[in-house]
Amino acid sequence: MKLADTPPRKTGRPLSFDREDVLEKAMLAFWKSGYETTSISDLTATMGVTAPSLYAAFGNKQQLFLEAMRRYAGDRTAMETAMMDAPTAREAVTKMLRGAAVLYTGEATPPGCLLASAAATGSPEAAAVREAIAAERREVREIIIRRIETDIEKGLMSSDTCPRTLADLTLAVTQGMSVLARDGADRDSLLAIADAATLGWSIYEI
Amino acid sequence: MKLADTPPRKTGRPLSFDREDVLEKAMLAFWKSGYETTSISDLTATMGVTAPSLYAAFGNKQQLFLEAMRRYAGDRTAMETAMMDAPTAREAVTKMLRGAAVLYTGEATPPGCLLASAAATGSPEAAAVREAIAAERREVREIIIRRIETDIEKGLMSSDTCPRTLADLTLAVTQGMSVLARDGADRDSLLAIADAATLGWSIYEI
DNA sequence: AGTATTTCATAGTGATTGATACGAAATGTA
DNA sequence: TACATTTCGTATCAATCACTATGAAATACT
Repeated sequence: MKLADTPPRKTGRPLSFDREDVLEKAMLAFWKSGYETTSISDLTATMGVTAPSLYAAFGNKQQLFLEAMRRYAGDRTAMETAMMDAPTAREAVTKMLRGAAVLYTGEATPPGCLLASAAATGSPEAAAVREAIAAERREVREIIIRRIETDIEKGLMSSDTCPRTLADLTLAVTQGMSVLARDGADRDSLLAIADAATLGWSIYEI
Repeated sequence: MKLADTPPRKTGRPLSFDREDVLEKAMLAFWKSGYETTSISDLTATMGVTAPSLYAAFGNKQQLFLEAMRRYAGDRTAMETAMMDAPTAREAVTKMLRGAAVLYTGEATPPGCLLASAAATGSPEAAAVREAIAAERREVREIIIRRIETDIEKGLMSSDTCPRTLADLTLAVTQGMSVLARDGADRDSLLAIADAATLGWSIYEI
């Protein structure tokens, strides 16, 4: 499934940097300061790459962000199978929320969620970036919805359950945890939120 | 309690605009596009005021935002008394969440929450603005915590209840609803989230 | 070595950023 | 009417924005 996105480089001066390495640094820069508020000079400074090299390697700022975002979001199918493998939807969601709590309070990464922080607002020029992030969220939402529907079909949850609402609530808690992490909330606080978020699900359990 | 912040204007050319009116427009501009990503020329265009007049009336961009933010946040004590007047903490929080759902999906205002959107990220220069917003959130958090503690003292909620966690969860849901509203979620979806957010509180009720 | 190819660093593009200098215009007071 | 005071519009400031033109440097192939 991995495409050979390395072009046929036959000759010429070799790259003086590792593409994945500087992409990682760019991701961290965007994670820390957002999309529009991270300037090219910020990026070149933290990536250790001059502007012309950056543009030659990644196209432009938006394409660089989208690549960084894909690297951040990781393999969507991996998360999907993990959620489907959990014994119940509630456990799957709790696991996901606790994973977010840990990710948002990592010591080696900026606080919060890259996607939640990067483009909360912005000028019309950045609408494409916001839409890409929103699409990512919609995918996660669909995964959660399907997982809850699975439990309903299995008879584990009441047919009165509204999968959309519980999925939206889960997404809202996730995004909110990112905000609190940026405000300085510690890991234990976020884990407590993750556990408390699904307490209400008990009334739907059979 | 209202201070006379109008300086002793005795003579000179009169102001050609209503200060509160243009402040309202500035608030909407920040609400729509955030703090750093709303430029002075954006502001002068929507406010109908030239740059020198803007700086004469409000100081600089940061002070203008802080004034707009205070106007948005409104009177904090009013919210506090409203929450204390509600029969139970759970009803108070649900009311607050539903109020947020309505506010974030208003037709005359941009989607989402001004405070949640304006400074999710940003350059180090905007740290003061982010801190002001974070302080606002901490105040709301304390109000919620005190309201829950009141219920515990009254014997309406179990002493096992962790007021901090429930307050953090409430804040997280609020901020998350703002993100979903920006993604296009409609009012009914957000109201459903607001109602679902406190379902888990039932296990603490006596 | 000579050549083709690719990346490198330097230096700069026009546009936009937040913020002002300046003099004309509009008021109250004398 | 004359003056003090304040705000007005115009025109602009240095700094930064995303981005690139240009030629030297470094490789592979002949």
